[in-house]
Amino acid sequence: MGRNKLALKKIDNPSRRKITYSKRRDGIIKKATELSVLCDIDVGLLIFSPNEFFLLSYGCSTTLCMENKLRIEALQEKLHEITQKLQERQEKMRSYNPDVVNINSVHDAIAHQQFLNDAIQNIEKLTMEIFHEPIDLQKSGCFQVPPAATRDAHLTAEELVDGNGNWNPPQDDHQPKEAHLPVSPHLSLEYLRTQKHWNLQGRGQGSA
Amino acid sequence: MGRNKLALKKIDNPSRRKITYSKRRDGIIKKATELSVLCDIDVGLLIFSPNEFFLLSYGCSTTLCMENKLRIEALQEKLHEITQKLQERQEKMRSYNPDVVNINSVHDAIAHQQFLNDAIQNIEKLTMEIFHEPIDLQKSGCFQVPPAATRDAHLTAEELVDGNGNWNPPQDDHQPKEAHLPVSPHLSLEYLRTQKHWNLQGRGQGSA
DNA sequence: CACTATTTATAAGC
DNA sequence: CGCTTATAAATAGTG
Repeated sequence: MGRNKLALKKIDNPSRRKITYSKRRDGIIKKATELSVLCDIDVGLLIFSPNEFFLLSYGCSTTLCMENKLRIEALQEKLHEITQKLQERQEKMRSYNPDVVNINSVHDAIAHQQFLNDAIQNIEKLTMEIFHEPIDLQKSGCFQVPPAATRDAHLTAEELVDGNGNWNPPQDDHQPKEAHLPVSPHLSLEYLRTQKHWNLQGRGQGSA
Repeated sequence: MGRNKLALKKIDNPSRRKITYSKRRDGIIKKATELSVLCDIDVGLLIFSPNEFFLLSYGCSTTLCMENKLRIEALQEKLHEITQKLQERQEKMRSYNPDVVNINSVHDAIAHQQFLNDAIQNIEKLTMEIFHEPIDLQKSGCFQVPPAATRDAHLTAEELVDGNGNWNPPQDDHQPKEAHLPVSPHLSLEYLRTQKHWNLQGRGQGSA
């Protein structure tokens, strides 16, 4: 366009390229807006300027990307948190059933036995509270556990974190019938609809 | 353009709107391509046709969205998996240290005592294997636990799942010095760069 | 879809 | 950058 035709290749002259960039950027923004309004559809436009900036967002796409990013961060945080819990629990389990390799000293073994002993005292205390008499395991065909001094040892099980947390995971299933095959990459409007905020987003601009 | 000027509002006539859509869609695709090539930048264009289709992808944005979507799914799966493990462990913990409210019958109490007894046998077996003699807890100021018949009860602790798995979580920290303030919404190229596959993606098209 | 008559976008130049 | 102008492109309406 203009005084003469441009070859479809990178403009070598940087200042000239920048000028062309500005003009065409504005042009395509206008085009995208018009397309969206005239045809009543969602249009997403992302432009990254030569100077490393996210420059413009039109339509849903940026919002979508942002939400996904935030969602990922939250999920990873949750995963980290729950992994911590799992690890703690793992430690406790080891106290109950130490692996052979982890008992390397008499001290360790004593500690483990003490731990188990406490557990037994704990359950005996509980059963006494409920039934007001010790339970004889031998009567039940079990091994006898001698009554031990009551201690108020308590190891309350931690509350389980809801794995899904407050998340509503994205539903990307069931394409609607009237939808033909989405051709290119797998990103259906159906999926996007489950996201929120379809408002147009203002345009931002990075300085160069 | 054309024979007469079009008001910037939704085209009411559906067939006419569809025609305009097709023409302008192709136009903006061309514009996006040109902008990308001429100015050597990434341009993402997402168009959703009136018929519920993702229609076109140009540049990185779709790839980015897809990857984020996949990442989210994988994270959720991992979270679910690890939550399961946590729950299992929770159950075992309850066997060792049942809460009062959970012991509602003699049968329950017996089961729990049996469980603990097995655990004790297990650790005794282990200590015997290592030290070749039972440990006297009384000598250590602990309560005596009577030796019990050795059983091969075993509750191996489950291997801990690496919380981060194979993920390289997106690093969106430290902006490089030469980058100016990202203006509009929070989505910096720096972040995007940590994603992969910046290849242009072919255009896809849904029939209407 | 192909064909114009027009409107738009924009390359150069200030 | 913004303004101007000549020219290339896009496209609304039509057959």
